[in-house]
Amino acid sequence: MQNRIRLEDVAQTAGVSTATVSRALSLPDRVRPETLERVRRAVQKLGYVPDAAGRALASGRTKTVGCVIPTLDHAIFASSTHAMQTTLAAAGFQLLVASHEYNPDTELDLVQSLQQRGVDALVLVGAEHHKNLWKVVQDWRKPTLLTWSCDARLPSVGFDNQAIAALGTQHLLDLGHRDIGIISGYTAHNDRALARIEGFRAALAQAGCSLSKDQISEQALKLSGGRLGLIQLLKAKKRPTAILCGNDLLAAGALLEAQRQGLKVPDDLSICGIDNHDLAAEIIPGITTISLPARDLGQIAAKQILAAIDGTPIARQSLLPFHLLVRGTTAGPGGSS
Amino acid sequence: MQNRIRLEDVAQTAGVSTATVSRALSLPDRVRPETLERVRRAVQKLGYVPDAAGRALASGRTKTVGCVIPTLDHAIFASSTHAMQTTLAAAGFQLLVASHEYNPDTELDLVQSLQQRGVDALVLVGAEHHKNLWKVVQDWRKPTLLTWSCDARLPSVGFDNQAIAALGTQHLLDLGHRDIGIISGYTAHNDRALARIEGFRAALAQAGCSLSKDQISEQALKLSGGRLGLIQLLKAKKRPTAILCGNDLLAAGALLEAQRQGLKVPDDLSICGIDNHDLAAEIIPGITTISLPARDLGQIAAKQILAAIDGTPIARQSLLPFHLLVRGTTAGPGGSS
DNA sequence: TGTCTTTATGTAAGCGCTTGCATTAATTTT
DNA sequence: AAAATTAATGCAAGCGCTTACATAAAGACA
Repeated sequence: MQNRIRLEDVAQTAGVSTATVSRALSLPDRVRPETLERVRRAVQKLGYVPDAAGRALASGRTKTVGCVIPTLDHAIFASSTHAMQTTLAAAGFQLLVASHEYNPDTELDLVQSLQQRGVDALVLVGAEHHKNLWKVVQDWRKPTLLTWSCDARLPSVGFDNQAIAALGTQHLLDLGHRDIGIISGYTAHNDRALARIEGFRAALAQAGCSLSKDQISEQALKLSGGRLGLIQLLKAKKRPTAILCGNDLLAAGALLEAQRQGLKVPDDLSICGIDNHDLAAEIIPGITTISLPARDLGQIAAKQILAAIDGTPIARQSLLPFHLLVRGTTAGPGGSS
Repeated sequence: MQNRIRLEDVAQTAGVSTATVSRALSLPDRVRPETLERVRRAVQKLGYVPDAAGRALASGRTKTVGCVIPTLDHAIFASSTHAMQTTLAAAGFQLLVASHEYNPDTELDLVQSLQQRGVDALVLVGAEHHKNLWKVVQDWRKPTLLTWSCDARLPSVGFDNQAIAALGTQHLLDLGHRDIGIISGYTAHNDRALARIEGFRAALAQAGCSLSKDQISEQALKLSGGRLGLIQLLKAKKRPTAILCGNDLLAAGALLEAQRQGLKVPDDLSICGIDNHDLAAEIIPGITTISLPARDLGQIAAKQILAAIDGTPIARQSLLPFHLLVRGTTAGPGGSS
């Protein structure tokens, strides 16, 4: 029932000063091997575990990175976040994850809370945030990294979301489709979704296609969203022959709904997703999609953050590559090639 | 470029002592309303943000709960974790999430790292852990809660995983199946998976059915695992007419593979999942599954943890209810019933 | 009106650790 | 062998906050 073991206890047992123990623990080369060994033994014997609060207070560093994501519930964030965690852990840093479910107020709270907590750096998702967030992040003079989107206001590692959507759209256009709809995630507080719609719009415009309101459906980013989106789009005056979806979950939902309605995919309707989610590969037919290297993104973000913490200057903007993955849900209108 | 604003700066601006500011912030009722207002204004004016390290060091509390989960990548953990986060946030606590990808060593590291970090309580998943973990948790004299499984060694809130599997198995037995296979997650370091196999085995035994090795397939908990599992099970000497799956992702994967092979589900093969994942409801046909209230679990766990932090004694074991959700993937063998 | 409570605030001692500087020991140089 | 370096350690001052305890102000009571 003894009290917590402190650095001082270790120092006493080892017969050295607390300064030496501290150094033995964090700068082993600044300590004579023999002393080091004595300290090691004392630590072992007492089962000493350093107190992060004390350390943080004294040193001003926490070996901790905060990560604020929209939701834990999307595989794509899960995999990039996990890659980040792994990479950071290898460097002795811990990742603190928090999600805000697309609520900018909550996001701001989380950011401040992590800042209070003394994280050494912060990773955010996307470029759309509470208007106060930018200042809060600016005033805090530690590294902050944007991911998934890029924005000139902060170092970012992400994708050109417009280009992603344009690539998918172009694929559909190339197949001969002219009546194309899009099922997007809600654009409120989600710049990725917005940019993708923009890319879609731009690609259509370039091909000389008009775009009316009823070709766009905003839905929750889940299977049922895809289902509802398709139902809505099929009501359009000019019924679409192809659909671009904001992610693969939407695409899968749309695909299932099409099947439910007896539409043949891709003959009666082409569907293109984004993300290359597991499901896109497994469902029948396989969903044509834009593959995004989420894992790489996490890893690169982690490396950038570590560099930034280290004081190394980092690239302001890194855009990651992506590519089209043609599977079974896209073909020409009427089933032609 | 000024230095960080400290409590003392606020005290000065407000013309009171640091003690008063501290109280104004954490025990507002112990301060005269007028003073409170002065402090509030000073905080506002200076943009003061308390430093968690200092606070933690002085008070010994961090208003923080650590949560160590196997993976961020399963919707079911995502939703329970998010429910926890929300509930804790409402009480002013922050949740720190870390995942170990089913590696017990990593898990132990994370636990210790969170303990060092001074979390006020810890939430773990499952009952199978590194052998040292139990002692580490015991020696730390703060609340620790087990979730998803129950174990006598620690307070737990979870499910009777054996009973869950037994319920699914019984459903298949009741439909008349006698040759039933199971596709399970890997049982190494996963007591939930193990318990579910056990429940499956027990239900079969009670019905007088034998169980041989080739009726069990352990797979990664994802769609492709379900696919591979089905392929494997179909090679069994006695080809199964029904399959129980460790979760809905496995079930969906198995369903897709069955369709790929031209098997009619449920006529040629019944499939029952566990979790009631989104996909189970949306895929065609809908997957019969055991619905688990993951969200409730998160919320209840959070409440228990808060109570425990508060010093309120809490139930050692809370088992949550679950129920069978019959959809389109189960029927009698040969399509009867 | 003077004494006894109660309430609001201030004083100051840490919480456990790191780190600049001072000191001493070991090593090299001349 | 003495002086000049360099390496290893100790000393002690905080880091920013909370919280007994002491004190002062206000209210209650007789």
